[in-house]
Amino acid sequence: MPKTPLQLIQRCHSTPTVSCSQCRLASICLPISLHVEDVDRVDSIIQRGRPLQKGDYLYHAQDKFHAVYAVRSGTVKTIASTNDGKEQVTGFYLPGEILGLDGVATNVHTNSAIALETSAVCEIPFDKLDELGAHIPNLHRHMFRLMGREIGTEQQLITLLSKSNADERVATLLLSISSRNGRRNLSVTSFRLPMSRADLGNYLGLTVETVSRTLSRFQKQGLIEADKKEITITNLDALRKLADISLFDCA
Amino acid sequence: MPKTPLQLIQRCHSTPTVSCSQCRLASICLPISLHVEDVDRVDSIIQRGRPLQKGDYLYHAQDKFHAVYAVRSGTVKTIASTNDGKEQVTGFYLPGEILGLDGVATNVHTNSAIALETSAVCEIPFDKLDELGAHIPNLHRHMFRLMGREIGTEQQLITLLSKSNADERVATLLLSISSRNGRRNLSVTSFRLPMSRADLGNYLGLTVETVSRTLSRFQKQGLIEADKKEITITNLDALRKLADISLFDCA
DNA sequence: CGGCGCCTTGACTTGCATCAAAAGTAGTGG
DNA sequence: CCACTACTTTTGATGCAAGTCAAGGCGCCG
Repeated sequence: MPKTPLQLIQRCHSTPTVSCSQCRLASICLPISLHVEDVDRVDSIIQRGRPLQKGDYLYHAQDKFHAVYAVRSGTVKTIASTNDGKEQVTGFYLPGEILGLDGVATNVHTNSAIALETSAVCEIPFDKLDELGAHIPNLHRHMFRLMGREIGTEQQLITLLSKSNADERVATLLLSISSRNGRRNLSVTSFRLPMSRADLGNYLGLTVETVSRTLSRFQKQGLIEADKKEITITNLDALRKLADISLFDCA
Repeated sequence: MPKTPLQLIQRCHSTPTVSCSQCRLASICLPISLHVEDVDRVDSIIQRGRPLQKGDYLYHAQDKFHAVYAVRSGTVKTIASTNDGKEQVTGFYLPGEILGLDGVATNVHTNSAIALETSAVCEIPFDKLDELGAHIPNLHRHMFRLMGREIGTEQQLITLLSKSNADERVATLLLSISSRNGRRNLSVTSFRLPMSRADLGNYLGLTVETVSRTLSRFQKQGLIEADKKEITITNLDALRKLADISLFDCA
């Protein structure tokens, strides 16, 4: 069976030996403003572990915080548990994106991170990153920006949860995945949703049934084609009109 | 008419001349880990403006980001506007708390900040704070922690909006205000809600009517006494049981 | 082939929104 | 000081979007 371009790319990113300077995702994950030699210095502190299998934990809530993680391939979700046993999916992280910034405040992770499929991540020890910041002027700036982006993304989710109906929520999430694929030069109209309907609903504050119904309706209305997790957006403009865009554009 | 202790404290904090090392709120707003001389250096870059009147904007969305702000007295809310005209209240900031960290990511504020009552703030220029960080080892750490705390608070709000009913939301907010008052050594059982029912509902993803009804019911159930904005919690344990605590404890 | 997850679809219920109106409160100016 | 307006809060009546409960289908894997 021949490999699709997507699979080739993913295999490429999973290769544990590729350095930051050679990584196709560096423009997303690393600051553009770093000099070549600085990239190499960052590179030198990064640990590249073996891939995570679906369902594997990258870290658990209550674990001591010592590193942030860049997704190299696959997808990772983060979840927060309330003390009455409910779980909230707090984010989905695609290749090139950074997770683990919860925990900066208290030095303990408040979320757990779980691979949604076979995934590879780069581990970036936070204290070493901090030290390195003393010698690379833009690095602290970049880290602030990363955290700021997380804050912005979360505020958009808050607005979505607080003010939008099911249609707007689902449409917004589809467009978010779409545009984040675009940043990695993948198709914005045709992609695979890496998460289950249950995770999707959990993230969006909806039940599985509502997510399913909404997607079915979108399909009937000719906005998308959905075959299990494979999504094709057939009417991008209409979907954009449904979602309150401006949300998640740069997530 | 004699001044209540609360009024005296607030007057004290509004005094534009009080330095960080003399400020009662320093333990909340500044890192405990800073040395005395470092506090003075931070103090030297802080601008103290004249008080904001109710309704005054501290900054507008789209304003260039150049500073963060510490609330000295009063209360400030932040709001994000969606491009279809809706507004989302993204946070309430009480004395000692820091706002304005949106904007770090893009150097442009994404929220607007508005005084809910007569308020005084300290303006802390961000680039100077960043520079100072090169000489004060713990300062960057502290800034990371501040942003991390913001991320944590937002995740708790996300969980609240996504998983809780009206009772839990309102109860949680009351407890949040209560415990934040406690940090300032004010009463945890008796306080004034600085925001309108509309702002409260907006923040919690509820309508004004629902907030009002919920508070009325809490009162009938003997959980609180509510006289306009003056709230007295008469059954703290029951309220805690209603809310899923763990949320907002350290907000 | 059977069991187990995940997804979809239908029927019914419900918590909160919406609509409406009145009462309370604050602000303003004569 | 009161009259006037404008806003905020409360309370009631009604409707609806999404949740709940239930059943069946599909793909996957041992």
